[in-house]
Amino acid sequence: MNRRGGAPTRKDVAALAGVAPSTVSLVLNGTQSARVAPATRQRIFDAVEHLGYRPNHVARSLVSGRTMTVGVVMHWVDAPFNGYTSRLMDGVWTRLREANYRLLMVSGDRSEALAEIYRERCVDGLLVFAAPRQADDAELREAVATGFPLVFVGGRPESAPADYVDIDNRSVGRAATERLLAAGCRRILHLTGPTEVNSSAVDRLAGYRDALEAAGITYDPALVRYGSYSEVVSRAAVLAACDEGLRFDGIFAANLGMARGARAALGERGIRIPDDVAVVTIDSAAVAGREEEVSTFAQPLVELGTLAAERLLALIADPGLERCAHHLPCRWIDAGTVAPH
Amino acid sequence: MNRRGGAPTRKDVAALAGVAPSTVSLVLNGTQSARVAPATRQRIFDAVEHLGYRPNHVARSLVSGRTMTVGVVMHWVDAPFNGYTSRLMDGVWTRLREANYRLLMVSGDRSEALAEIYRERCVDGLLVFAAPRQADDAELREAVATGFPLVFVGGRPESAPADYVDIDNRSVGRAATERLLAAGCRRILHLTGPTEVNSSAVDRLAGYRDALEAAGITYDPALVRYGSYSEVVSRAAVLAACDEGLRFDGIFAANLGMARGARAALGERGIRIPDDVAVVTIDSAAVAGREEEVSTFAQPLVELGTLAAERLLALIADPGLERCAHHLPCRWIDAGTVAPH
DNA sequence: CTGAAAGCGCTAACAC
DNA sequence: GTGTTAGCGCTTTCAG
Repeated sequence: MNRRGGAPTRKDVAALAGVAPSTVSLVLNGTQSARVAPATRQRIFDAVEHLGYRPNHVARSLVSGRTMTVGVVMHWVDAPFNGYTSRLMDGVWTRLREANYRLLMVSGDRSEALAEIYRERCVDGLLVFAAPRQADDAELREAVATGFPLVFVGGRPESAPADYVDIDNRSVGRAATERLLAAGCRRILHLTGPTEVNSSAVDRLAGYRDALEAAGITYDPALVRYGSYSEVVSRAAVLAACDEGLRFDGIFAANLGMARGARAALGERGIRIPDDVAVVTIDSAAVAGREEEVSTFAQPLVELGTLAAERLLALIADPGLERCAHHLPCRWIDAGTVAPH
Repeated sequence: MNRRGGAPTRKDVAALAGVAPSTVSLVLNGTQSARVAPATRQRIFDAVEHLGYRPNHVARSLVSGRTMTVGVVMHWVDAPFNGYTSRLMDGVWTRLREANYRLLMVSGDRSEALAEIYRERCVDGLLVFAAPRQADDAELREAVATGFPLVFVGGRPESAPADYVDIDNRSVGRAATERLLAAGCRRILHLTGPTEVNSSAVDRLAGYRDALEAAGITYDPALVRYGSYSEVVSRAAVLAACDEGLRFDGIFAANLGMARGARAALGERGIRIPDDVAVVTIDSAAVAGREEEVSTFAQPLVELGTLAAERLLALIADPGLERCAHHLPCRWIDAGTVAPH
C-alpha cells in the first residue's frame, strides 16, 4: 500500500512483479501484451490480483482524452425522476452498461450544471431529456455547433440540428385522433400539453389538425384546451368546457395525466365514457403489467432510451456522423374508452 | 483554440491574458488570488470569459485526488429506476447539487460495476441503495473496512459496520401491526417481503412479532406468508390462505404492491375491506398528491435520500466520523382500510 | 506580485 | 522483450 487512500498504483504492481511500471501498462492494455514473456505477464497478473489493482480511471481519462462517461441532462426542476424519465433511464442504462460506459446525472435547469460537465470535459457525450423548445444555453448551442456528441430525447429545442430520438408525435397525434374519428366522433376536444414549452405538445396538436383535415372536418379552436400535461389543469379545463355548454363527443388528451383529469371532470358532470364521450391519450409512462386506464398509444420508453444511448455511442465513436431524427412507433392499447358510437 | 476538441486550456487563457499559466490557476482558485495585481486578474477573467474556459475536471481530479463525484449503487437488475429508487434519488440529487457534487450511476448487480468505480477511484464516496442482506462483494467489504465514505440506504448487508439511513423497519412494522390490533384484529396475516434478501423484510416481520407479543397474542407461523414484495406473489398467497380456510381478520402487507395483491385476492373471494378484513401496509412509493389506496405508513423517501447524501458528504469531509444508523419516521395515512371492528 | 518546476497516475512512442 | 521518457492539464510549493 502507499499514500492516497491505500489504492495501489501501477508502480506497486511493478514493484511486486519485479518489472518496470510501463510493462504493467503494456500487459494490462492488451494490444502489445503478446510481446511480453509469458512468465512476466503471469507475475504481473498475479500482482494485480493480489493487490486488487485497477488503473486509476481519472489518470487514464486524462491521457486518453476519453472519460468513458455519458452525461444525462434532465430538464425538470421539480421532479427529475418521474415515470417518464425513469423508464428512459432504464433503457439508456442498459445500453451504456453493455458498452462499458458510465452515466453521470445532470440537472438541466441551470445552465451552470451543463457548463460544468460539458466545458469541464468530464463526459464524452450528452443525452438531453425533454429539452424545452426554447432551450438555448450557450453550452447547448456550442456543443451542437462544435459537433460534440449529443442526442436529444423526447423533445428538442427549436432549430438545433442535432440528433433526436422520440416517438413521432405528429403521426401519433394524428393516429390518436383518427381512432376517435373512426369511432364516429365528430367534435373532438383536444387537451394539449404545454405548447409553449414542449415540441411534443405542438406536434401532437398538429397531428390532431392533420387528422381533422384529412377527415374533412373544420378545425374549431374552441375545441382545443390547454392542459399543460397536468391532471389538475386538465380537469379544470374539461369542467370549464362542460360548464360553457361546449359540445363534444370525444377527447384526445395529450398525455395520461390529462386523460385522468378529463375522466374525473366527466365523472363529476355525469358524462359517461365511452357512451357519451370517447377518450384516447398518449401514455408517457405505460408500465408493463399495469392495466391501462384509458385507451392509449403507449410510448416505447425503454426502447427510446436504448436507442438514444445507442446513437450517442455511435456519435462518440464517429462524431462526423450526419445528424438526424429517429422515431420509434407507439403501441395501441385498447382499454375500452373509445367504442364505436 | 488548440488540439483536443477545441477546448481551451489554462495555457490559452494565459497566452491571451499575457501571463504565466500558473498565474491563471492562482487567480481562478481563489485563495491566493488577492496577491495578483487587480489589472492582471481582470485580464485573466476577461480571457476566461472570452474563451469560455473552465478547468478540465479530469486533470483537476487527478492532482487533487478528489473527483467531486458520488456513486449511487443500485441493486436491482430488472428495474433500477422504480418508484422507490426514483424518489430516493430525488432527495439525493437535491443535496448533492447544493454541495456541487456530481452523481454517477452504478448498477450493483455485478460486483464488476462496483469494482470499476470504487477501485478505479472515480468517486469520492458511495451511496448504496437497498443492498441485499448477503451482499459481500469484495469491493464492498474492502470499502467498508478501509473507511471509504459509504452510506447504505434502505437496506444493508448483515454485519457491515457502515453508515445506514432508513426508516426504522422494526418499529414501523410493530406500529402497523398495532393499528390492526387497535382496530380489534386478533388473527393478523402478515405478508412478508423477501426475508432471505432484504433486511427490511426481516425487520418488519420482527416488528409484527413484537406487536403480537406486547398484546399477549401467540405468534402463529401459519399467519405469516411469503409475499416477496410482489403484487403477484402476494395475491397468490392470500388466495391460497383463503382456500386453505385460514381464518384472519387483518392483513399487514409489508409493502404497497403486496397490499394491492391482497386486495385483489380478497375481492376475488368476496371478502370486504375493512368490514371483514382490515388492511395496512408500509408504502414504499407514496407520492404527494396521489390518494392512498391502503392505509399506510408512508416512508419519507425524498428525505431519506437527502439525509443519506448529507451524511455521505460529512463522511467525505471527515472519513473518521463514527459509523452509525440514522432513522427517519414514517407518516401514518388513513385510507379507510382499517376501521374498528 | 509573478513565473518556474515538480508531480498526480497513466499511456504510448521510443530506446536499449 | 523490457525499461525510459515525454506528456495529458492541472495545483501547488518555491524561487525570483
